[in-house]
Amino acid sequence: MASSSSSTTKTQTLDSTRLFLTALATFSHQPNPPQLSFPPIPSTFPHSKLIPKTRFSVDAFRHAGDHSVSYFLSHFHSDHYGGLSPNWAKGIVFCSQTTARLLNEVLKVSSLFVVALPLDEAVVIDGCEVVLIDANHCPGAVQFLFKVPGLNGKFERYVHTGDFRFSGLMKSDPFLCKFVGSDAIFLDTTYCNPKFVFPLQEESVNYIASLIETAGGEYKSSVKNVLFLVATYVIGKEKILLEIARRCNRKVHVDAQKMAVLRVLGYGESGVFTEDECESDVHVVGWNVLGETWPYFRPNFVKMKEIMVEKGYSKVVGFVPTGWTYEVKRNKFSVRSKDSFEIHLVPYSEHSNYDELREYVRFLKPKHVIPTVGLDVEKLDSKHANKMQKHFAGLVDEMANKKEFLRGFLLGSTEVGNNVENESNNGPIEGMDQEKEAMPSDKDTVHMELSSSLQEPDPQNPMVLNDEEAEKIIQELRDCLPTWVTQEQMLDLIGSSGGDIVESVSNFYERETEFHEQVISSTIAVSESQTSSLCDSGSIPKGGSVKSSPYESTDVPSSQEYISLKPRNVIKSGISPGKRARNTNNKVNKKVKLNSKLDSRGPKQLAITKFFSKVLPDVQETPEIGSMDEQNLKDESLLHDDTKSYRDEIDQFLQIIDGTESLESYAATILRKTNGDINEALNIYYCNREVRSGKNEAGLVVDSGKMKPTADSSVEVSLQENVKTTVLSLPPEKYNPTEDACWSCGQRAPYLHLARTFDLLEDEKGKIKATSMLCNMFRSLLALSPEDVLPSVYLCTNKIAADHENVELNIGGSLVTSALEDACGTSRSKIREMYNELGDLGDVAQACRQTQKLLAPPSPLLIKDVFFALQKIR
DNA sequence: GCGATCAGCT
DNA sequence: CACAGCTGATCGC
Repeated sequence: MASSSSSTTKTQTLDSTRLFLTALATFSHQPNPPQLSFPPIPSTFPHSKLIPKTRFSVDAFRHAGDHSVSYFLSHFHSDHYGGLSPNWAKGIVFCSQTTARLLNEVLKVSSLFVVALPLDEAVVIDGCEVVLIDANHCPGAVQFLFKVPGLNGKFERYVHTGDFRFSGLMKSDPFLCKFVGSDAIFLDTTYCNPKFVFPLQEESVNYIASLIETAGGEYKSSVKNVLFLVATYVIGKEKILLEIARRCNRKVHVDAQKMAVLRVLGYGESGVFTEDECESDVHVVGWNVLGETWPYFRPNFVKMKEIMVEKGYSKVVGFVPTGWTYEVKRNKFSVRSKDSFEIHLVPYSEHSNYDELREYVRFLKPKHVIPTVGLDVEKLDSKHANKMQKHFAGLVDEMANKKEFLRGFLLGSTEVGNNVENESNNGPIEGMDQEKEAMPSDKDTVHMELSSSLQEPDPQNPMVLNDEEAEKIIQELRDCLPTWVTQEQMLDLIGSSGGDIVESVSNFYERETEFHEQVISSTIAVSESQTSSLCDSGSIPKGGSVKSSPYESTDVPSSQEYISLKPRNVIKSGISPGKRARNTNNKVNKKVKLNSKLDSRGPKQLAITKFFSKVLPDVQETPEIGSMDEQNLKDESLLHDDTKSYRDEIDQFLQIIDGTESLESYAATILRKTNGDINEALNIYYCNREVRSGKNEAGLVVDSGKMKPTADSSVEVSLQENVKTTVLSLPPEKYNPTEDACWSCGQRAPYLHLARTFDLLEDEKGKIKATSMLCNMFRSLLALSPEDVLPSVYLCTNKIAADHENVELNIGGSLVTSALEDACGTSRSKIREMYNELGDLGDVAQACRQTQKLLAPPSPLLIKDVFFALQKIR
């Protein structure tokens, strides 16, 4: 292990093997063990914790072994340092100064094995440059920036975020800026789902501090009145305490154990914290003292009373700074209270939210995103990781990936795709890529493919291919191109590339990319002119909506503010804050439930499929809700008998959701649905209540059966009856392209045809099934309106939203509006007017249909219209 | 018998 | 679904 000294003179250069051997010798009082070579890294090693082409692992102490002595720890939380213990002697732990102190003093890890690295300073470890930058998580938490020597003097760059909360300041970090376009980013995907809604930390801190200020006034130790309890864990969320102390001008009481940790963190002498209970009425308590937080919050008023009595107060106000909260109400965070006890659930997250994650990825434009948090990241990574990665489709460096994809093709591998792991053998350290189950013929294959695909075609005579060759090439192309590409198109590609497969695929993706980029850029231009604020989750919408929001006791912005920054509410600009708020209330969670992916294009576009699925009968959208509603109405009389056994669950459910008897039958219905499983029921409830609550301003859940105008539902029913929406999912042999299509031969194909397919695809997980549906879709087009095939292909290939790749058309608001004009036969100004009134395009469409006494579906948009409209906005 | 891991609880 | 972490039971070398 030669420690290659870097070209820079000043940088500290470390050799973990040498460090380790020295430490081990001291630790075990033995002469240096003869450790000359490392065994291969086990194939079971989670790749989300391994930096490619190195023996560096991050937060992977449970997986420690002989294969490495270089371990990195991002921060001091047990789920990350798990595996470390006082006897740790398996390698060197690199971490921040603060984390190092915590390891030594709290976890009692021998300092021999801990190497503290400075922040914002490059060091070279085993030939790789490493920089630690702040992660905005807990004290001492860092992100690691790795620069790994690669081929021909180039470096591969990797960002490992550890746990982090994105901050706009990161964009101007000089070290991080050098990692734009990294090979991969290992991302803290804890809240990588739009359903987790939480505000800026400042807002939450503000909320708490304001409440203490107003409710508690200045603290005087003589008057024991209101006791404030703040739930925290060992490390983390200190900012809240510091801010309370600063804003409310008082100390914060902590127990000796917490104080010890705080001293390590350097807050010991700050005067902010005290171990003397009498010095403060703000006391820090353990995480679950005020109630259990998972899977949903259940207050523990009994415990609160004990504490109140014990400490001699007459009222207790508790704060639980939870990672997120389901219930972000109009103007305040969720409060539970009983007698003289109050518990405020304050969303306070030290992880990035969905928008922040996307913003970070958008900023870094890495070639790959590797989720580090989530179910099974360690095991079945591909499935989960893919799902996560889709959230960042369009933000990653697609072009680089395509090149890599092509390179993989060139090398004869069809699965290069998202594989970041070592594919070649050229890292600074030898023998690193045993990870893939040894494929002895691997290298041979590479050379063979190289020669066959590059040298075989005769440049003079490109088109002379016998059938067998042609068939072979088409088959290979089929493997490389998306499934919807027709044989004809493939022949076309082959023809224009002189029979060169690589060229064909390359051309294909270049064209696609070009098309995609043009569409995207024009769409952005269109929607930016219509939108007040994009992307920046921290910004406040212009137009004074903060001030005019019905905000009461504190100056924390309404929860609407951060919800309203989410997509969907983009089309309007001159919309009043009230409308805006209501719209968000009604729609955001619906979107979340239906497909979280909708967000992922950012707040720039609407998906036309969604638009259609709202206008058209909507069979798949909310099957659970639909059927529940029916049941709820029909089975009203059965309710009491049927649900007796769930009596307790219903009560508990109602208590948890803060509900009244009016919700009882709904609760019963959900619980019956879930066989009494409260967790599941709550999940359903929280996912759906915004949908169900319809126009209800207060956000209360009311039986939607009673809310919906009857006319509305009857329209839906009648439409549902006379439209066969699922024929496309028939197996290919049963689907009749001419008879099962929704239009007839010679006519131009309606967009409805695509929209239905997209809708079906949305819920279809099986690839084969999905392919067959698309196939059916194209068969009808080919049979009835061949001229619509090409536009359809383009409409299908346009990448729209994460999880909707090649599935959903994503276009700007103005196009949707024109679509509406066509579909509803009304004017743009009328639509705008109605939009302002109703707050949602879907509602507008509904209304249009009602004013037209719509008995038939709206006149379908034709595929060509959509396609041309799309071209127009280029 | 020990440490690592897990279920359950706070 | 997945904010942290402790404890005691269980697994496994």
